[in-house]
Amino acid sequence: MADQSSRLLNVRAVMDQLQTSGPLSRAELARRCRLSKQTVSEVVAQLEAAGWLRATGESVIGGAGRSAALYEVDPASGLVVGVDLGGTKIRAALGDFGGAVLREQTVATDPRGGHVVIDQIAELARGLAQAEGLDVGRVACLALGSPGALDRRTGVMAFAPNIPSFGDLDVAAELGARLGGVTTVVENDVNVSALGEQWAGHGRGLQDFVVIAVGTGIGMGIVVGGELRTGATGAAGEIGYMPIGADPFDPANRAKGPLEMATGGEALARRYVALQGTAAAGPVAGDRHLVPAVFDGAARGDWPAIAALHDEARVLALAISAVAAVLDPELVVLGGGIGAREELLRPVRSVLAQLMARPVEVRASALGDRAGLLGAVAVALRTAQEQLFAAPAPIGITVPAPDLDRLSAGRLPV
Amino acid sequence: MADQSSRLLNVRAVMDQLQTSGPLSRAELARRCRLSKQTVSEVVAQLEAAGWLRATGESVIGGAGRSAALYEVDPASGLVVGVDLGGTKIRAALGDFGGAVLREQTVATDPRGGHVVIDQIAELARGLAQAEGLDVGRVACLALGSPGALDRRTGVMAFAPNIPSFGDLDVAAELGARLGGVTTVVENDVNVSALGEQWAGHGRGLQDFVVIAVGTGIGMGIVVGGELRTGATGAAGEIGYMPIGADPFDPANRAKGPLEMATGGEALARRYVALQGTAAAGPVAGDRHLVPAVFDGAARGDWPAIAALHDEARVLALAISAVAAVLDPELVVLGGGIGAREELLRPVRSVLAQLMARPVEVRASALGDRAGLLGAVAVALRTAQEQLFAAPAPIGITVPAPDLDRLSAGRLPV
DNA sequence: ATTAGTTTGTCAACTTTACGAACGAACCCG
DNA sequence: CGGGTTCGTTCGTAAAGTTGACAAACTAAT
Repeated sequence: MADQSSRLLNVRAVMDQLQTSGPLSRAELARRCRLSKQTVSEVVAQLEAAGWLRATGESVIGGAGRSAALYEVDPASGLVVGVDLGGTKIRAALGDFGGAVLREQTVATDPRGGHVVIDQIAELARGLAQAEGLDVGRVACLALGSPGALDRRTGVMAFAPNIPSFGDLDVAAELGARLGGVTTVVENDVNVSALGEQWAGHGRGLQDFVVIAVGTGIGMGIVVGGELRTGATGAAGEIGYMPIGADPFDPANRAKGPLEMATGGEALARRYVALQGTAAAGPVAGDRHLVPAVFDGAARGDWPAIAALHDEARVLALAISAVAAVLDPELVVLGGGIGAREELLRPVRSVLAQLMARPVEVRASALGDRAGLLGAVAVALRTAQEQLFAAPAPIGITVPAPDLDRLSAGRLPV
Repeated sequence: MADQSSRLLNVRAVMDQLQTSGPLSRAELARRCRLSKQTVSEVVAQLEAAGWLRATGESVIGGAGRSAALYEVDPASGLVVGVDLGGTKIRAALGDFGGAVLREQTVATDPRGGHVVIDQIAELARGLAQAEGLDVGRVACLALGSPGALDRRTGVMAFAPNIPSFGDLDVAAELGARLGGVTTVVENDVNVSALGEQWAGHGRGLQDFVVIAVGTGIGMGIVVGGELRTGATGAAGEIGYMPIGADPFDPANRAKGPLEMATGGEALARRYVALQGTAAAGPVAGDRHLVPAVFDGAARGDWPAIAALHDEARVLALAISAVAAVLDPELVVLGGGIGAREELLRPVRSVLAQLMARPVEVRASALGDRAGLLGAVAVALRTAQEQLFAAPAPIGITVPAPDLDRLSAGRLPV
């Protein structure tokens, strides 16, 4: 058309193919994008001139015909930063537009929280770029995964456990300002983990899967139709509140939710202590540090440890079967300090086999504790793309509005 | 562009506006679609020539300036048929492209099932068109909502309870063939109900909501991101299998699922009988006919009936809280012979208030037993549209594939 | 070595589509 | 009846994509 939307679509198509399917020739691009070779040549020329693409040698395969000039996305065309913010440490990674992670760094989270942490993150980003000899100004987007509930209208973390005075702070805005106006996005950490698994883990190529993170608490990231789903208020996947594993009517279970009370680190530790039968046992808050001891004990064949893990697996399996009944995912990925342990996986699967006729596939996170970090990189990459190659306003098929006057007019008796 | 995709987009945009926002002038369309007046004129002329649009008089509003010629979608440009197939009756409706329901008819489901039922449906469609003096050949699409599990790859109902020899039948193909090749789509009845609520009920304008149908069994239709979600294998929303309300480890609860065993019509009746304490009580299969008696009893202030309904509401509320924890919907619509009753709504809400800090909104179906029928009409309309104004292959933003070789290459110690 | 077949990428001519500007038409109001 | 405003059309221009032909480059078989 006369405006740019048509060219834009084709540019996006070409970039899309090159990003997902590695180096391609123009002829191949034409076939895949269903464009003429001509148009592809134009598009490629434009993109190469703008620095997005680079020639990457000839196709050396000995097929018939002239060998093709291959093009690929120029990794140097842009940088992104992904950050995984936790209560004890901050992990950051520098990535490029080619999908490579160039460098990572981890620092301890400053206990003062608030603006100090924001400064830490900005410094991390700057330091990573510097260490690679790159200008931090080339960073197109920074994505931050953080625990807490995100208010999607304002972009503000409504409450952020473990990080002092971080709630009600417009982290995205402040962080962006500190880095010279870099586009900054913030997302819940579990959701980011799910996007990490989608990008580089077990979720690759899947349309529908969930990531359940079990650690101090329990949470779930949901991918349906290939996209992250956060629900009407951003609380989708807050499965700690499922009425499973503990009495949902007990007010004591209301703040954190029954399932979290039954599966979180503290619950596992408490269960372990109770099973040990040590007199001093009973529910002691702050037993969380015992979680490693449970796994150690189970490795030694310690009866109470194994029993505690089995009970944990049992409740987890119940929750998974409930999630599967609702969402019917292709895959459930277990992550987090507790959930990702192989020791837990086996009993979870065996309990699931008792619960479901065709048990949903369950796997331990492929990325372990790097899921959040890599997910943040993926989010940053996607956001950068969306910004640079903005899609024209999508026009969906809308069903004609029902003619309310004539909806019941024709109703006839049998 | 030189190909048609640009014009196609604009045609879709214009149709979309006209369908959702009633009659509009060309100038107004140009503003809304962000197209030039000329382009809109061309598009409108094309669509009018093709019979999709019709002029619908002048704008009579006494504003300044020349009065505009208004256009609207010509309702006569196409017909659709929606069918709600149940175990006891078949409901069918004839709709037009303007979103009006022209005529409805209901017949008893032939107990012989199978091909006989398919013939019945075809006859219904033909009869409805005939009664309106319209050619059945003008029907662009027929949509059928049916109980049972749909195999989405083949389009075959894998198993269809209540309708003999209906499983493993390619209903869509057979029905289409009987109607001279009409496009035919089949979908699970609960999912269709959800689309009905989205089109003409409480789901209008909502992006995320669910419809829970409680009757003989229990099922849920899920709309996320404005679209129906059916999961990886089409089993999303089969919440009868949630481990709530009955022992999920009891093999007796495995075939139908714990929640269905606890909330289905039979369970309600059984609970009622047990509470009555009549000696002959005990779990008697086929108690389902007692369901109306329960509601009657509750209306009279009958203690066992009220208690049975309260228990039903309690389990339902637990299930709803679990669904809300997973999906965080804007709204939960209760439908079905049991679920849609107002008597149940109040206790469900009050139990939910005990379970959730911010209880999800729960409403009774706006369409009652017509949800499935109207949903089928909506599905038929959408399918017809998609077919007639096929969208160009959507090109999403894909994040560059992770450079797996260099994903961990840059990992550095702290 | 030569030839046939295949594939890549470019050139040129043509078509479709959209836009902007200008203009006449129609309508309201004072 | 004239001024102001909005509607819809005409005309010329620009953008974008397609088709078809063709040269270049490469492989494989004769």
